[in-house]
Amino acid sequence: MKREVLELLKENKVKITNEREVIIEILQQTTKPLSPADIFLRVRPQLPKVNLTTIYRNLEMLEGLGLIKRVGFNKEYFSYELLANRPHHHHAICKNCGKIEDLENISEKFVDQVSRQTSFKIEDHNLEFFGYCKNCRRENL
Amino acid sequence: MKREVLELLKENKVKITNEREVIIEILQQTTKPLSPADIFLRVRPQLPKVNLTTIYRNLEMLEGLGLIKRVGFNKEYFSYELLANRPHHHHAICKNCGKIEDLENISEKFVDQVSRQTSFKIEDHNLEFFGYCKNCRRENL
DNA sequence: ATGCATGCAAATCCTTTGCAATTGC
DNA sequence: GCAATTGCAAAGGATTTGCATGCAT
Repeated sequence: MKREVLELLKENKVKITNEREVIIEILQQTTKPLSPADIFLRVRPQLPKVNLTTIYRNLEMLEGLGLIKRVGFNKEYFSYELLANRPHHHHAICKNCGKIEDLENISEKFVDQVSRQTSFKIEDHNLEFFGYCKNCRRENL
Repeated sequence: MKREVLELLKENKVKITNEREVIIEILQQTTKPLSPADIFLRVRPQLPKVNLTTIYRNLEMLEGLGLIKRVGFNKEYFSYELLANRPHHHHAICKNCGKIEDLENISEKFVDQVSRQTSFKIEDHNLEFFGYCKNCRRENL
């Protein structure tokens, strides 16, 4: 899968640097969205000289190419997740511990409803659920 | 409606200050979400000495009481909207001009789907649609 | 009168930008 | 070799914090 991403970069005349390879690997290894700082911390062990700025710039580039998606969570800052080869899905976020669960099989019927009801030309949507995960639910009792 | 909000503040031993009254009025007058800075700009004509810090602190307080909701939009910063007496609804956001449209009548059936499919105890959700409004759609052609 | 709220200034955190040095192609 | 990319330092913008003063109850 990394191959395909790198291919796409080449097609777009984007140079394949070590930094970019590692960032892409990391995005592929995690299913949950990562913030720029998260990614930075995971790149550093492999490339100790890397700079946060580089992370930001590459995330922007990858988003521009449509390879990753920016997702905004409640109190937190923006995070990114890889889109390539992943079916459209949504997230359930635990209000207590921040745990994120993927929800893969939600019907998209309601998207049609919206398109009919608004004058907007809808291209994309965000759907996030908030609640408590198994563990934190227990803690609350 | 403002009365009810003020009642709720009293119940929670929160003092009714001019700043708070004006902030609440402003939140009530707009249907679209407002950022702290937006609110600040609208409070100032009425209370020229008000400080942005006060806006931040009061929004945090109102959110804590569950009276307003923090909504995060794409590239933008967080905004708030009053919950009281407003039916649950969603937003359509124009990717070009940032215009926000309320979507009031979306079926909530899919929420049930989710509750069944996850181990999370779902309490809330965010649903935002992105696309182009009538005007910006024309510009794109 | 008392304690909560405010204003102000400074600090903090995330993100962006400018520029010189470096690297991929 | 040339253009794109990086690292570094500094700037920018939103948000938070500390503290003295003011105000609602």
